[in-house]
Amino acid sequence: MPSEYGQFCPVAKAMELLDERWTLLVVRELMLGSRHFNALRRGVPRMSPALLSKRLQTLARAGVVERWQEGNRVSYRLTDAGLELAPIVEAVGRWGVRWVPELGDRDLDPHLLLWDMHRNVDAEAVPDGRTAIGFEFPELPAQRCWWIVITGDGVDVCDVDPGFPVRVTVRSDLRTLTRVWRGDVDWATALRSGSLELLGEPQACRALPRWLALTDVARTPRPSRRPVVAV
Amino acid sequence: MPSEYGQFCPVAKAMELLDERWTLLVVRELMLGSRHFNALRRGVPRMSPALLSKRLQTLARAGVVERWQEGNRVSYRLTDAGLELAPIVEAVGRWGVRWVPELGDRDLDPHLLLWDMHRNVDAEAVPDGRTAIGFEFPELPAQRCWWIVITGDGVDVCDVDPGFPVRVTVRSDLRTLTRVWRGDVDWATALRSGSLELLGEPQACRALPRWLALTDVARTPRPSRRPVVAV
DNA sequence: CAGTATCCAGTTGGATACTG
DNA sequence: CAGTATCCAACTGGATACTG
Repeated sequence: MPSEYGQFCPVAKAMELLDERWTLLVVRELMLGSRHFNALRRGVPRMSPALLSKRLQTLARAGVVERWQEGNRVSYRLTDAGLELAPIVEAVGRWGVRWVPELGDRDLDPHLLLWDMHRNVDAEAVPDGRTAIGFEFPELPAQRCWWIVITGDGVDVCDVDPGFPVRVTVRSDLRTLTRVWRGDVDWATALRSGSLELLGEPQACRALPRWLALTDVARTPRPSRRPVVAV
Repeated sequence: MPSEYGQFCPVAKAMELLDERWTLLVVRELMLGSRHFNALRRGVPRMSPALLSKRLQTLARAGVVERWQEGNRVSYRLTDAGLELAPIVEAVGRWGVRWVPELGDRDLDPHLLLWDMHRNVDAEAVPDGRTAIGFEFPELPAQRCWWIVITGDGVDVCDVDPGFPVRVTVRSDLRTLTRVWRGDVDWATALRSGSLELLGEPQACRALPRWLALTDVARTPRPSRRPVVAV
């Protein structure tokens, strides 16, 4: 039950739904392919399950999301109306990357970063067979090591050593790798600065940026002038 | 001080600012040309002045709005970052007009309707000299009559008889004229249904739809299937 | 004109625990 | 797996009045 503006304006009517906190992030997760409750949670880990449930209900009532039950397995998917939110989400992403470039310490989250990267692995660019990429965040107090494992069957994130030989390891502080992934700095600049290292087969090190292909939003050109002050 | 999502995702960082209630409507008003505090209020009449002030401050801190003071006259205008919100506002408007077509009784407001129409008068299409258009909403308990007066100098809304001869009068229920203005129904359909009448010089009656040119959002094609259930 | 000040009722959502 | 239930602290914003 989103609150109302009392305006006939289409922007106002749309925002009655869309400006509720978390709503557009849930839509983003659905667009990125999450289908189940606990998969959605992985994309919005700071959201309580009660609130996620409530938002899904609101979105379903608004006709943006469809709830699908087969047996005791529940899925959510975007309706036509929901799919048409893509231009909004993309426009918001492009604006955000251009005009809100500052990240707070709270915005950095290795799990979320790996989760997001693993969804965008370019499987075509990766050698056939099995490829494991290691990630090390030496400054973290715990859970310093992560892996992304790519096989013909798909791409997985691990927070325990999968035991496979690692083709290349990325050693970086969390902020730098996050900024590289957002497209705020490029791989070459991060490498030169020394805050990011690539270790492993030289060929794999050179190929890595193609395996972890940046999204369209990350590739958005930045404003030439200095950015806006942080919110 | 918008609340934080704790995500590096550009969509999340942008929405920390943009999903605060009223924010995007204030931006819309600035895009439509309002520059002063009380002009902005006219576009968001249900917003308290305290809240409008707070939102303008937040937008200014975020670098989206610039506050300009000359003497004791204060203006607000969009910065480059603010101007680049246009694609978002437009995408939201197009989505809203397609997927949130139901209007509640609370969404209807003659003052807001006339205010919005007067901003979109196509001065080129209107005859030279002075043109007055009357509006009558017979079902309203009070303030049934309104006028839009177009001169070489500009376009004004009046809620008292300006005393000029009226070229054409629109007599309608408020909902129908609102729907026509939103592009939910066209003039011809509304006229045929009888819920809207045009009175006055026949030539002016035929020309009226060109004087009150629909916005791009209103001209957005609608989904062919039946619309979504109301929020 | 361009806001600020104050107050408070209502809502929101975070934390935590629990269930079929 | 897919949520509900409960509690409560914090925040939000509406109403109203006032100011330089």
